[in-house]
This record gives sequence, structure tokens and C-alpha cells, in this order.
Amino acid sequence: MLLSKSCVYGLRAALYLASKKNGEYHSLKAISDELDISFHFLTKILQQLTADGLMESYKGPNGGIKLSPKGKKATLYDLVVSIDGPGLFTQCALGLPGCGSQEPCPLHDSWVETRESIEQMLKKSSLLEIAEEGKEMHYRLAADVNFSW
Amino acid sequence: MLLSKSCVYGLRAALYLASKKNGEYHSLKAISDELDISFHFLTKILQQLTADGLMESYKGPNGGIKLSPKGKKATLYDLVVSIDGPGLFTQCALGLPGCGSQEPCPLHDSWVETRESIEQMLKKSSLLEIAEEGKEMHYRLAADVNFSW
DNA sequence: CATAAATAAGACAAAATAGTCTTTAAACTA
DNA sequence: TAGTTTAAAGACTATTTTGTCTTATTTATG
Repeated sequence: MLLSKSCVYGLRAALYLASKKNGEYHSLKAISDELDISFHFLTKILQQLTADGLMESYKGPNGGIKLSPKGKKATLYDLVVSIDGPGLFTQCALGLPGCGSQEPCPLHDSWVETRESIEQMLKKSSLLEIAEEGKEMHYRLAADVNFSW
Repeated sequence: MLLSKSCVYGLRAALYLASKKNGEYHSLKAISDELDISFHFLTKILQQLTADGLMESYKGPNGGIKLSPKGKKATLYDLVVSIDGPGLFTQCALGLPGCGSQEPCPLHDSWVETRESIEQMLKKSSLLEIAEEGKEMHYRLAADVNFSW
């Protein structure tokens, strides 16, 4: 798989939040229920995004989590790097440590090209743009077909 | 990561074999030594490729493994599908079960495009072609810089 | 036929990823 | 201030992936 499960959960939660009115906290319980993601697992993932400044959380009644200003401008790429690390965009396709333009593996050139197209895909739009289009077009964000954001 | 470790090991071993004279068996011990891959682990991976008809093995002294006729014509794509399964080329980037052109997720269209470019990259050349170029250009196939195929 | 060399098969262990549960801390509300 | 609601933190479990080890089977050779 291209992205870990943690990463996919993080992206979906972020898009969910991006589709909501600005400035409002949403509880992790609500998010995990709507997107059908394990509550505690999601908590840990979003804590990572909060630690990286992409989200902000608030405790207590009516607390929850929301995108930070930085998070609103972020792209999927930023989230992927925060959760899965930068490896996908830096490492050799064959996992060879010293691989690079100096001492390339057989896949190096074509992988660099493909890797950049993945990166471009993830950098193309901001979370807000994707969420806006997603809401408008009724794209799916959950396994449940009845979900609507 | 794009490919599992098993898959990467399988690709490297296959390219190694593809670079050797046709029709000769090479022992798993020799391959695992040269490529610095765990012997027993490599054995299991190549058994999978043998089961799928991409390689042929022979027991006993001077036995070993070699590419089958099918394997010689194969591309990296065939090996990836054999080892990691077809998921990378079929599944939704967000892991949503019903995602498709009917009910797409927000990434669907761009992911399909990117996915196809990955597929094309892996289908572009046969193992023999890649190995030939790799040998000629002294590309690296092992972590050890002293390796040469 | 006995021994050695090789793959096959499967049990086992370690590490990474995924997921669950409990306790703590913070913030609101009555 | 007491109780409730929320996230934070961390222990724990389960699953998958990765890696190791032992035993069996096949084949060649002396």
C-alpha cells in the first residue's frame, strides 16, 4: 500500500474537519463515529498532527479538535509527511541506502519521476479545496455509503 | 513504502538472475550472499515466484533457481503482483471499499492517474532489458558498493 | 548405497503496525 | 466545589510483516 492505515485515517479526518465551518471544535468521538475509525487509534494519530501544528485541540465540554491556520493551508502531502514520514518521497524504490543520481539503482530515474508525480498529486490542492469539492460533488469519505459531509 | 521488503528482495533477486547467462541455476545461498538478503527469507519469497511460474528450481548439487521462460519475458509489474498482490494497482488510495468512478473518493481521479503511471513504470521494460542496462551502466543492486553483477 | 548439496516446508521468534483499554488532566457547568 | 465532558498519555493486546531455525526431500556423486 502507498499509505499506512494511520495515514489514511488522518487524511480522512482532516478532510472531514476541513469541510466543517471554520473555528469550531469537533469531538474525536464524533469524527471516529462518522468515519467509522477506532476512537483511541484516531486519537493517537490526530495527536501527532496536533504536535506538528496542523491541528489544535481543546479539552472539556464543547472541546475537540480543529484544523489550525497552518493546517487549513496544508496539503495532503504535509499530512502524509507528518504521519508516515518523508520516506516515500526520499527513499530508493529498492531500499538501497546509497542510491541517488551518483550511484543509481536500475529503477532510480523512473522512480524519481513517478515519486514526483505522487508528490505533485498530494500537493496539488489544499485540504480546504479538496473538502469543498468533495462536499459539492458528494464524494465518499467513509465506507458507509450513507455518509455525507 | 511503495513495495514491501519481500517484494524488493524478490525484484533484486530476479534482476540478478536476469543478468546471468541463460539456462543456469544459481543457488539461493549465492544470491542471498551477494545481495545481502537473509537466506531463509529469500527462499520463501522465491518459492512464491516459482509457484507462480516465474522461476524454476532444481534440487541437489549444482541445483538452484533460474528464471523460467515466462519469467524472462516478465516485467517488474508481474513480480510485484506475484509477491505483494494486485492491491497497489486496484485499491482506493483512502482504502474505501466501494470507491470507483461511480462513487469516487476525493482522490480517486488523480490517484488512478498516478497509479497508472506507477504501473507503466513497472511494465516499461522486461527483466532482461533492465538487467542488461544495469550491468552495462554498473547500476547498483545491493547496499554493498563493491557488488557488481 | 552412503554422503553431500541443494530446495521445500513449516515451526518459531522478533519487530512493526494496528487496535483497545484504563487512568490522568483540563475545562466547562451547575 | 462537585460532577461531567472532553483530550492526553500510556499500558496493554492483536495482527501482520520480517526474519531465523530445524527438519524433510530431492538429486548428484563417489
